[in-house]
Amino acid sequence: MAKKPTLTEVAKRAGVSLATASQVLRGVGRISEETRHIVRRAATDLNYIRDARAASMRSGENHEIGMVIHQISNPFNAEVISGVSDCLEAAGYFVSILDSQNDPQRERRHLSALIAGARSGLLWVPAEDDPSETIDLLKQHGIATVTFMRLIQDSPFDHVGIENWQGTFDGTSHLHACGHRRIAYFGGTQMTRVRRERIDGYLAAVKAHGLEAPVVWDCDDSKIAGLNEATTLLREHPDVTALVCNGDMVALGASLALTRLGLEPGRDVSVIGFDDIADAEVATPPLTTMAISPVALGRRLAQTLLDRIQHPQQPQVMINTRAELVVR
Amino acid sequence: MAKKPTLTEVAKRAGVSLATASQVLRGVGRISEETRHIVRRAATDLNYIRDARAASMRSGENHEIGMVIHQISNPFNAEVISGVSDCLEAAGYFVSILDSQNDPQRERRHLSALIAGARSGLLWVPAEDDPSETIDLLKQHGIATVTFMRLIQDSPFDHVGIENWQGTFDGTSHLHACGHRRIAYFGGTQMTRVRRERIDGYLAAVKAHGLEAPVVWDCDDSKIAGLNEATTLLREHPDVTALVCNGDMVALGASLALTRLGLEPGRDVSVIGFDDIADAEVATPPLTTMAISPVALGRRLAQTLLDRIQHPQQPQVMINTRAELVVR
DNA sequence: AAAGCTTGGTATATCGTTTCACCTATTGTC
DNA sequence: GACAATAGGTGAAACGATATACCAAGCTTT
Repeated sequence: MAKKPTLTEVAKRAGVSLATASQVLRGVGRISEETRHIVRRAATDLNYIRDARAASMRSGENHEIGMVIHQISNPFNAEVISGVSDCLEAAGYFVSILDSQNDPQRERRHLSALIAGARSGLLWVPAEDDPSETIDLLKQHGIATVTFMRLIQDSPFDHVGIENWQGTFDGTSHLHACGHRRIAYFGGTQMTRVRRERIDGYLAAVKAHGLEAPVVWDCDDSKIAGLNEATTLLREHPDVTALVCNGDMVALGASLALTRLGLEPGRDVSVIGFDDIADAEVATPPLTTMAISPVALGRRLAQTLLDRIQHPQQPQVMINTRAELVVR
Repeated sequence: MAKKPTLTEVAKRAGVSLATASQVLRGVGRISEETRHIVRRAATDLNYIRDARAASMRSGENHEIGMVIHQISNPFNAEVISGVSDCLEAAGYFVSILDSQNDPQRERRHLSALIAGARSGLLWVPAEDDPSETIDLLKQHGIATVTFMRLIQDSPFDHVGIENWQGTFDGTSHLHACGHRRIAYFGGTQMTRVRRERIDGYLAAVKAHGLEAPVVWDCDDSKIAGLNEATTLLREHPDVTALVCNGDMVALGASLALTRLGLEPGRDVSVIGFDDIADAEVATPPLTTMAISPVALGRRLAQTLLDRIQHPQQPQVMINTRAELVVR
């Protein structure tokens, strides 16, 4: 195992100065074609790879992004992440993704670590109830930041969000139009801002259409939990004929529960999801959902950050994506 | 937006030398309790966060890992990744994940970029047919590397793999024991080493049990492709009563196809998967599969790398995980 | 032919840390 | 009281690149 070759060694081998070698390999400065050739040759001979740490230290620029999200393994998030890394990779960036598990302490640690790691941009899904301390930290270190999903109060950062209220309002209205009169809200446990908005949209629709008293049923955001909880929900509220779900995962779980109960999803009891994850389309039966295309959302998120990095002085950007009803 | 505070400023504010401040914040050296206190105070007052780039440059150590995998969004890989980041995060490491899309060119670019980014360790799922050039590059730069899934010829690196041959052999044997006589191999397109081994295990079992001439049917590794291709397969080979699948995704797709054809998976036609992704358990019907627990595998993978980083001189490590039949 | 460009290149400071040799009091030892 | 040992701390050289100012030679220009 040889040691990593340095630029100094390349320069020596090429018989030029350090500065010249640097310029050649970066393709800047005025160096004759002949010299460029010699330097490049020396570099490939030595298998030289520039140390980005050193370059970054001096130049103040680098291509590292950090992301802090509340649960990596959640399929919705996984699809967002896929879109993000797609976009960032194409732009020549690295992204390090950390899981906050919705814990403000971990979140804070992660963000600090990313600042320490000199990331030039941050993608952040804040845990709720953020201490403004954390915001100050980010501001003080002047790091380009875009929040996602959860908008923080008086945020100074760019934000990419979802029209939660509109989504569940439309979804609930759709179920009403299909003839349902007793519609429950299903899924989620913590009262995050996102869930608050979705439930509000649902409640508003319930009220607007003069429907019966609504049920809001807590449930962890996973297929297995959805399966179990939906079974209980339907046992305790036999008159419920439709579920507006907090996400596709619980919706798929609920759909499964129906099948196992001998009910036909979409006829006996209707289920409507939120997100449109990849599985929604190929499930049996396919899931009707409020679609926001997580992969595309991830791309837009990443792009927003890249824009911010390129134009630090640009006014704050706020993007909100509508959820479109996809009937299946 | 203030500028990032530096250690020099902390030292100045604390009225001590740069060296002292550095020692205090790292918790090394002999500094009086009083001075330590003052320095720490100054650091928090300024919201100081050490620049890991600079520290890493000087000390030669850092906590950054790189990972190159052939498809991030594939659910099996996603679960492995989840296990990996879990383990690395707990150990205080960052991991940047790049998608090679099975393209050796991209792979090479990514690996170079990760070396440039001074990662102290690499997790790598090699695209097939690797030029030894790439291996040399990694060796020359002396970077701790663990390959995953696909073992490369004469590999000098640690490896975490799967007992593919044994897996499909056992799976096929199980189907035979259940009374099936006409069993097809379903899934995969490229003849990677992994697929080669799985098919060989299948063929060996077919032969060992004196079964009828086998069918190997290509299919992209996704649920939707599995759905379509399985339909075609069963139309063209109506006598097939069981499928040994290349992975859980195609298996789930195939299972879906059966349901849509009015067949009952597990009774009319049996399907056996490979991997045991999270969905296998909660699918309808649940999927019988050769389980390797991708999340746990990811953790073991990460742990292997951490061990290698800590003990660079340790002899080469080769881990192979057996696939355990899970009947559902 | 002196002044001014242009071309091709170099010397050196610098980024923010860590490391290491060294220094100065103070205390301990005989 | 001389000498070593120890506690507490400092100065300056790295690490590997980039940025900036500057230089020497050869051409133009007037």
